[in-house]
Amino acid sequence: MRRMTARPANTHQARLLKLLRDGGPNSRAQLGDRMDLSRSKLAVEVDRLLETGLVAADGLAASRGGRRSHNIRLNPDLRFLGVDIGATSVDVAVTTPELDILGHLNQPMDVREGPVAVFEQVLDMAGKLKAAGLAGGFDGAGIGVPGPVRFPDGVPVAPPIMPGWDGFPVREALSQELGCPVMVDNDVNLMAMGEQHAGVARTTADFLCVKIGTGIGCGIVAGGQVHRGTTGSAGDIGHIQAVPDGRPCACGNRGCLEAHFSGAALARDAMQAAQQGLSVELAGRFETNGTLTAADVAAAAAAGDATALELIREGGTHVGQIIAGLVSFLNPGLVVIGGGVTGLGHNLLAAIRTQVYRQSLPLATRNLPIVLGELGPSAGVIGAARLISDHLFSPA
Amino acid sequence: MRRMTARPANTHQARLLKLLRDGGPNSRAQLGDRMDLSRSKLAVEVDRLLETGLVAADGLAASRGGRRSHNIRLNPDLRFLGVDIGATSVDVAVTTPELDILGHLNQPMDVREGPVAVFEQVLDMAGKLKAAGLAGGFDGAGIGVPGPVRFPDGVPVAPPIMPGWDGFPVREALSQELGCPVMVDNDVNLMAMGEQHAGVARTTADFLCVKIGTGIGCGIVAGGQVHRGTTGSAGDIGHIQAVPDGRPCACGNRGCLEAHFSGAALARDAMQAAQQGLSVELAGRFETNGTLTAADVAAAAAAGDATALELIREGGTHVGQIIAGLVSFLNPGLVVIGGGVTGLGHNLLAAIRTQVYRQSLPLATRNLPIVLGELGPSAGVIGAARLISDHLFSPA
DNA sequence: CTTCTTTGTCCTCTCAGTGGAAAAAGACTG
DNA sequence: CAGTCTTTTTCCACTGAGAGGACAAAGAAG
Repeated sequence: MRRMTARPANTHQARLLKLLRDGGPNSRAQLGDRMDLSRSKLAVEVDRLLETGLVAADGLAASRGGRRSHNIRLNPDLRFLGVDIGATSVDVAVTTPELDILGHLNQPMDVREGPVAVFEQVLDMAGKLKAAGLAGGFDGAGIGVPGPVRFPDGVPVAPPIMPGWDGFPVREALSQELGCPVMVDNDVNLMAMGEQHAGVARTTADFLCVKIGTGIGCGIVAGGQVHRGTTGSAGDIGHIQAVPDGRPCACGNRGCLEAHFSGAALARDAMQAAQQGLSVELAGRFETNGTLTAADVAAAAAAGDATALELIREGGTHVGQIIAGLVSFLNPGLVVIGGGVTGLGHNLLAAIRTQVYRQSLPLATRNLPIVLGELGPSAGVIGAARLISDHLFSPA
Repeated sequence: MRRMTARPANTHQARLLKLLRDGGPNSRAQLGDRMDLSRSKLAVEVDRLLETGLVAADGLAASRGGRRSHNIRLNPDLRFLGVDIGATSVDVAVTTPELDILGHLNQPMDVREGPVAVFEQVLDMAGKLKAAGLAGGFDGAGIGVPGPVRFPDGVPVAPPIMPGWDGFPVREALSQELGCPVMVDNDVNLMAMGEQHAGVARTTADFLCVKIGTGIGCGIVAGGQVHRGTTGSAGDIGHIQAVPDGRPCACGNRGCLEAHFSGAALARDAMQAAQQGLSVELAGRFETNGTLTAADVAAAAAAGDATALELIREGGTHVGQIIAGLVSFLNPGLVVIGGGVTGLGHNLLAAIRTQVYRQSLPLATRNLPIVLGELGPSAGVIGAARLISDHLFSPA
């Protein structure tokens, strides 16, 4: 299949494409109203987009009691690939031009195996999605990696948990392999963009998105835009000091947030508690599986295990303390909690909320919702698709 | 004198005015190059601005070896008023249209006396500047207040240290009194804008500006824009927890940064040290003046007093610890330290740097300058002038 | 004094965009 | 069911922004 090559020629076309992406099919008249453009001008731009093949006619619109109107929509053959590379697994999904997920695959994989092995896996998964008939090819791909990225060229820089990736030309390499434009970003930023596009943050221009998985990170959205910082490491809150003279951390310091609470830390704590005989529930699970994960702690807590609940509460307090500081600092309109440990659910959220509402300024917390992400594991891949579509739907 | 009433009619004119403000007088040809606009179009816009009186001809430009060119500059009669209301003093300054300070007055005053008394003082000082022949009137005024501001309407909201100001229509009231447009913002944001316009942050789009005075606050500039947060309280870092179970703070919590280090806390500590006989130097000054301020500690430190040095070092460590977290979080390209305690100078800076470079991620600190502000007490008033000029030099 | 360079001015041409008229195609009404 | 009212689409003429070139003005360099 012939892939999309055209790009919007001006800002009108770019805005039109984004409007169609976010709002779905629309009649010319509706588009004109929303774009604040005369109908004649709009018709011209729509015609040009029709010629390029970026948009297509889509039958009749719901009648409002007048001449029947024909709907316009993004070319339904467009396909975006969203890739979310986590520390311990890879997610790959195909989306429609409106960023709805058509197919989603997940595969456990250690990111430390290096870019070559990981990309082989990614390409294999993308191939499966194609073979399933969900896409003839891809018009663009967004990739999230668990570390800082020099955004303009899409290259990871000094990523702590994926040493083999430092300086690897991810964007360039994948663009070659896939034969389509590629954009690369930090996985947490993509999660934030996902929740912004289709999740709880749809109506909020300033919010924080805290992802607690194997590690811990934070996406920052200010004025509707993702803030990446000067070197792409903004949001790296895992190594902020949470406990003075606390536990030693892999980074060389002591008391880092990540050392005290994250998927990895929680599993470690749970295993210790099991071995010390503090919790029958956890000990039983440890016996059965030979190891424990955050999911086991969640299950134990759901079963009413006091030790598991205490672990969650304590962890939530640490995260909450850091978030409280960030809330005072940035004064966001919403805080979203996501990532692997969202399975801990309400217990975690309660601990975080308690701490934030206690420690932050009343003015900053007065109307501050702190909620779980809505999209779960889809947030990352939707965000990735959003990233590349934002790029492609901008004037070249 | 007749005051400026016109506003730029379009974005070209707005850009032109800002270019002339930031770059000084320029010939039409130079302006055309910098604006990326054809000379004919530029000439038209310049002519229109000349008609409105916003800009004026300014003699011949330095020859570059061709036909001599006439310089264009902002109307030299324009005057902006910059007002910086601190916790314990008021600064008022008059600037040229290029935001150079023509006259600057400072007056001790307790902000808790309330808006009416403070504005009386401000108007009196503005009157003195007029009487000195520095201005016939004001074309706009920027006001900084030491607390959160609902920016669009220029009203302080729930300011902790100035309770009488809550909800007072500062913008409206001062606009009436002065007879010119007024914009209101947090004093720390204005300091950041000042350093951005004419100080150390001239070339940096993402930076933090930490102001340590009676209290402690932080201006956030991301992507060249001041970030104010959803309720205008962004940057309020004084009540982030610096010491778990630390000193009680006026806000009701314990261990707030402001309780452990700020102008007020430092003075308190110094007096305690003097009374306990820990420092001959401080005790002597206490004897003489009956009280101690941050300036006394600075002087004692300069004289080599160990206790004073230790106070500064300890305070710098606390601030540095918080800044380290913010640096990891926001990944700025520069950190500026300013405010009343900059008199503590290099000792303070050294303590902060040590802590930040030790605790933040290497990637975030690799090229991170941490410097003192360049403008001192002028930063606030210059920032205030910048605020109102940005407003007036935007299309209505 | 001649030639070259830079700047400012004038004029024309193009094209984006508006607004209105007319046509198309439905819903509603007596 | 015919006529009237709405809504949408298409067409067309008009306006104004802006580009670009030609030319004049005014200096510098040789």
